[in-house]
Amino acid sequence: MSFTYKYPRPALAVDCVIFGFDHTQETPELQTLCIERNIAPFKGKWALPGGFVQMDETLDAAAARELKEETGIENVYIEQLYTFGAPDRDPRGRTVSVAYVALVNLEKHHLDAGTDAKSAAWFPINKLPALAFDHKLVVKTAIERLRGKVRYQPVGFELLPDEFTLSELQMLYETILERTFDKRNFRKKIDGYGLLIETGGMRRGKPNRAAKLYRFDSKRYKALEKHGFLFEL
Amino acid sequence: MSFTYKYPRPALAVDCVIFGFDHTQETPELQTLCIERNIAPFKGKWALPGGFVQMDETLDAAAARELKEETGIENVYIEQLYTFGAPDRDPRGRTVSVAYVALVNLEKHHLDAGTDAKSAAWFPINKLPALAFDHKLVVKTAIERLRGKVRYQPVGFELLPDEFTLSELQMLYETILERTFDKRNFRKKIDGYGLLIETGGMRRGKPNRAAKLYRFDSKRYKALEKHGFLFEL
DNA sequence: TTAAGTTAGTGTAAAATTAACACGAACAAA
DNA sequence: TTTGTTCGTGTTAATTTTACACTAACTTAA
Repeated sequence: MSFTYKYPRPALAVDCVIFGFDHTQETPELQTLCIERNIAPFKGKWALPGGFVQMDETLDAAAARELKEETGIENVYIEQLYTFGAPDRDPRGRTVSVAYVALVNLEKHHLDAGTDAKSAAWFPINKLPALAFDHKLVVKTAIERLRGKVRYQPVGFELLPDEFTLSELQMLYETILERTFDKRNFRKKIDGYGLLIETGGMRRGKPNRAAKLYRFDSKRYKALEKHGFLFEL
Repeated sequence: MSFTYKYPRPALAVDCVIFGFDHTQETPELQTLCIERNIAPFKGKWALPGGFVQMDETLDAAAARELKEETGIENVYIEQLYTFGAPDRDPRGRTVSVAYVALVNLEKHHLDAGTDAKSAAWFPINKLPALAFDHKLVVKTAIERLRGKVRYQPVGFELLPDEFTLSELQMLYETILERTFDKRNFRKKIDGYGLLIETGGMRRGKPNRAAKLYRFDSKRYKALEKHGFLFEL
């Protein structure tokens, strides 16, 4: 590598805001996974999982790697959010962080005691503890992005199990957007997109009428997307 | 600075996609400002203006600084776009680039022969030359972002002069979104937001009826924005 | 086995928004 | 003063969105 540029360089990190949703809860909340730091700076404080980018990996790969290393979570939806670069955001020295957002279903990805995850915990986004670095700002930015995105792209399904009921889907949107939807109008609209497939299964186990299960037709969505299809809630 | 992290670090750069619009043209096009590189790599090729982030400046500041240094443009709308980090995107060695988008009005910011700008030129986005690095991808990403953003946030005004006519505004949206609008419906909608102020001036000089001039009421927009106001085109 | 409690699933009508559409007014140039 | 061009303006039909309530299905407890 013959690189003429020799000036001091900022360290480059990635951090992940992991949104988790538990469709089995009666009044679910969006949650975020935090890690308790066991080294300085901010030792003992909660922080987002993250770490430094290695020289031979893409940013996406770095984010996925850190996610897996620190939480055991892998093969989930993840996308770049924003890059934070205030000169004083890390007391150790200049560090620029590329933040990512991941979406997981809490039932599928419960924290196993393995990995480093013994110091990891989910917090409802309205009850976050004090966070290290500028991670409060990162989470705030992530929430705004999720709220914006969920309305015109069908990413919400990433927060549900593969098979879900329409009530669960509605609850998800109500939780993220902090508003309510009329049940019949919601179903009419979702139905109109033709992006859900009945699996034939039913959600049983509660003392009331069982609900049909659906899955998201991602193939159909990708096909429609190419021809300028607009999802909108 | 006592920084324990000593691993090799990627170089960190910023690059700017500058969108320019010329409302005086009969059939205006969105344009992007490119710089002809006079050093290797990609010597003689066109590239986006940009450069390395210094250790004591924010990313936003770095982008604004490079914009000014390389094009003479300053005090314009600029926002972070996306961070590009493919390991091989720079043949000199690992370089991660935080891309920015700037919006300018071409009449206001014509390229003065001063600065480094003798090798700078505007290209319609549909007639871009071959670009260095991954800058083609950067521009593509920027266009997608602009098209998305312009529909639900009033950023388009940044591309017009302070005072503009409704026809110019309509032409701007038609150019960016590559579609047409019905004149009366367009005006009705814009009018409905109450975000334009008649300046009293008229756009004259063409051999036809003069048009009223307006300016964007950014104070009012900011006030409304706080209360969850939605602009949508 | 029956009653009580809870969520699932469904249609219609009113209101609001969006889309389609045409012509006289104003100005400069010939 | 005629011609050419853009400015500025309302109404109607179509579509989309909103509001709203009851029966079906299932479990649990009496």
